[in-house]
Amino acid sequence: MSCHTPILTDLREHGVRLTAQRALILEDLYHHPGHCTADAIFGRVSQNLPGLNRATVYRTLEFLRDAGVLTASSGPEGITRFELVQESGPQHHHLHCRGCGVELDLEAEPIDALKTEIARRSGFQAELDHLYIHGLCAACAARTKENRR
Amino acid sequence: MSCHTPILTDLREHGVRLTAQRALILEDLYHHPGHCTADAIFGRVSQNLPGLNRATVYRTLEFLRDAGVLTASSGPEGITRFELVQESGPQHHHLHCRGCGVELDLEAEPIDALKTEIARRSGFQAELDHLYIHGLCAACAARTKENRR
DNA sequence: TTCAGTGCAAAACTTTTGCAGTTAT
DNA sequence: ATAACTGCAAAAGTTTTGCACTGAA
Repeated sequence: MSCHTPILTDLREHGVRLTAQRALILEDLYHHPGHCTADAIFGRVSQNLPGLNRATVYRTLEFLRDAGVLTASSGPEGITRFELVQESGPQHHHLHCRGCGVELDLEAEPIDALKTEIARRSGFQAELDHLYIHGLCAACAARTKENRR
Repeated sequence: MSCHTPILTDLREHGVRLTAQRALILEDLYHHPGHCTADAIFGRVSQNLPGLNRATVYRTLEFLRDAGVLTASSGPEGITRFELVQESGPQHHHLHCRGCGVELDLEAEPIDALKTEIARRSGFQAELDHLYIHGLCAACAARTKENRR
């Protein structure tokens, strides 16, 4: 019994069919809550479902995104990454250093404050649920400052 | 006399060669301060420089990014977008509605506050100079709320 | 039965790379 | 002269699409 079952049964009442591909892809997303690439999902799920096609993965992800189950965003190298929409509890975000590649965590609070501020100004509902923020970590920033070219 | 000339002459002292391709690409970036795709730059610049190759555009953009002249980020559809680094004055950001596609402006101030807060917490220097934020505009958010599937 | 969903193959699209020729210095 | 740069062509990698077949309802 997985926690994602309600989502699919819910969709089923709207003419959507429950297939093994969709169930496994959704389950995989639950087991990997971070930002997943389509390729990573394909690699993992096809172990349990040989013969799975990449096109199916892309179509399923698009379908789930349209259904509001997950969101798509752009990771470090311009590759689309997917994550489940989690409506409850505080999330976290990632700080990715382009100097040394290290990845730090950032609490949800400052981003939530930003979301609130944007909504207050223009009514825009920003989808900033699981960000990748690029920049320089403290160490690399200090190193760059002294190695001024 | 364009305002980008100092940049190239500056680089020239470090063994970098000034070519027509680089000058025109840089000039184009100055004339289009927003987020530009490599393809858009190629399309515009090749009108003034027939025979220009896409590979040259990509190599030039990579070169300019390494030189700190511009930054790369991921736009709406996972396509890399480039923009000049502007060290002075308040910038603005974009809110992109995935419902109707409309693009709104967001002042720099709330993002700057976020940057400051991130730096305060972890010393991380976030590069959030010209963001594309995805979400739903007020109208589409309201429409989604009533058309609950 | 029926139509939504899948697999397959091919294409579209962005970006990178090797190499030979060109050109700024 | 020489090393940096460009153009060309080909490839790599991600994502999309058309079509016939399959399978959930």
